[in-house]
Amino acid sequence: MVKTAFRDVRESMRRKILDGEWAPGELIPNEAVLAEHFGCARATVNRAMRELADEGLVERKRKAGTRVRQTPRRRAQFDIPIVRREIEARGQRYRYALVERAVSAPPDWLRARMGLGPEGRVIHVTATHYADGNPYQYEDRWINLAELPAAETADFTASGPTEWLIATVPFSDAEISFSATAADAELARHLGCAPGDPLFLSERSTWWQGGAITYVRLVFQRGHRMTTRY
Amino acid sequence: MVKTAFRDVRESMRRKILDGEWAPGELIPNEAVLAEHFGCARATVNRAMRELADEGLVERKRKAGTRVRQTPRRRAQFDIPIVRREIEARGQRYRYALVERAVSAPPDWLRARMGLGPEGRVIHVTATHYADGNPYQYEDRWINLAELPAAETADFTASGPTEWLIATVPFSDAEISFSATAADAELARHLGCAPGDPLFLSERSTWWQGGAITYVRLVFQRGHRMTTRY
DNA sequence: CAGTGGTCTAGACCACCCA
DNA sequence: GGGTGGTCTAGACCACTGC
Repeated sequence: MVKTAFRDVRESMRRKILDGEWAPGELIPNEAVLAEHFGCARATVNRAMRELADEGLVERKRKAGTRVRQTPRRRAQFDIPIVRREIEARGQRYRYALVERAVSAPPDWLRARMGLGPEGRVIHVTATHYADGNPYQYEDRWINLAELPAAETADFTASGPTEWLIATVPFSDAEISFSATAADAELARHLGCAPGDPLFLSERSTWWQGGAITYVRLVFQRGHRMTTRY
Repeated sequence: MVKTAFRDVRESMRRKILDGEWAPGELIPNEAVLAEHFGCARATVNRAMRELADEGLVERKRKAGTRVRQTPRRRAQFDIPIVRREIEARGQRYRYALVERAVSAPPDWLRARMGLGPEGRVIHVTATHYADGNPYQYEDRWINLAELPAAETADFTASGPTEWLIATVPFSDAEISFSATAADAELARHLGCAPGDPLFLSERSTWWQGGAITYVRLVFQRGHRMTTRY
């Protein structure tokens, strides 16, 4: 086993908080005192406490000391899956089908969204992702050719733009949002649902080294749920 | 300024990865070498590297060393807001209105969802949250009276069950999920939208010390978006 | 001003796990 | 078996900030 002193200390402190021994708002003994209490070095207490602070359970300030948060911060964390892996991880067969691909000038709403200038061209790719033969997700993607000229010659017939981007752009910042929309005629056709059906969707804008790379709208089959624990 | 050696080292390493100097899949020099390279202690490199690993940018294994991830793990993190604060943070006026409150035996679907036995009672509270006078969120909450008998005498007329729970239960584990649904007649009435409108919703089940505490369904006004960066 | 947390160091031990 | 990361320690310096 790896040494676990800091975990033990952390969990021990967590218990004191959860059990109310250290009440919300209360000042916790300082690191030196705790180190002696737990029979370890101050650095060990520091690491344990830092993790509790990262979690949002306590709040630390120099001189003022460490306090139990009145309201523990609540955060949820999601893994953003690649649709192929998401489907295959559930033991289903993945299939990809390109719907359309076109190069054009960016529409106004996209220029606003990605912060593009009036010049420039984008490639627009739409595709459907299937799980066991059933439509699972409809992808509507725009790629900024000014930043990624190679996208113009990329082949999106066999695999999707997501996988091409992942292989091409090593890493990126992104803004992601989730919402609900009603299926229009086109979505209904591609997803095999009824027009008007409520659909869960995810939108993502991605930047790399300050430049806008891509915007994608992923609409899921009706009934889709995104779940996590925290 | 606080000392920033580990941050400098971390960002320096991040750049090497983002710029491709350390390519995906590639083995990174070991900690001892890096410590010498950066002119710092190995512990400093270790902390920097550990944070990159937490981020999902690199993968570490004893003996095998540290590698740049082929596909950086993509994670999104959301703060789960308390609706009152969410609204007030946007400078809008918050108003709460209790719709109904009733004590009963748990319906079957709830028993399944929360893992409740056939015995026991639950309190069911529905309420609407308003921003600047407009319906913002409809809350449909169930609280397990076996775990939280005090809920039966709690007053939910002035403020919502969420705030009562936060003040009562110090901390908890939760499972949260997001999806889309169509407004039924009741939702349409409470949210002031049309029946059939696509609505974004969040569901959360909460446990405390192994016991199921509460299940809540929060349905947002149409057009709602949940956004984050990563 | 002085107490507290934030950080760094040099050294050490060892669990893990690939070769 | 041996190299690598994981962790701990004891000590140190200091930025920050409440008093």
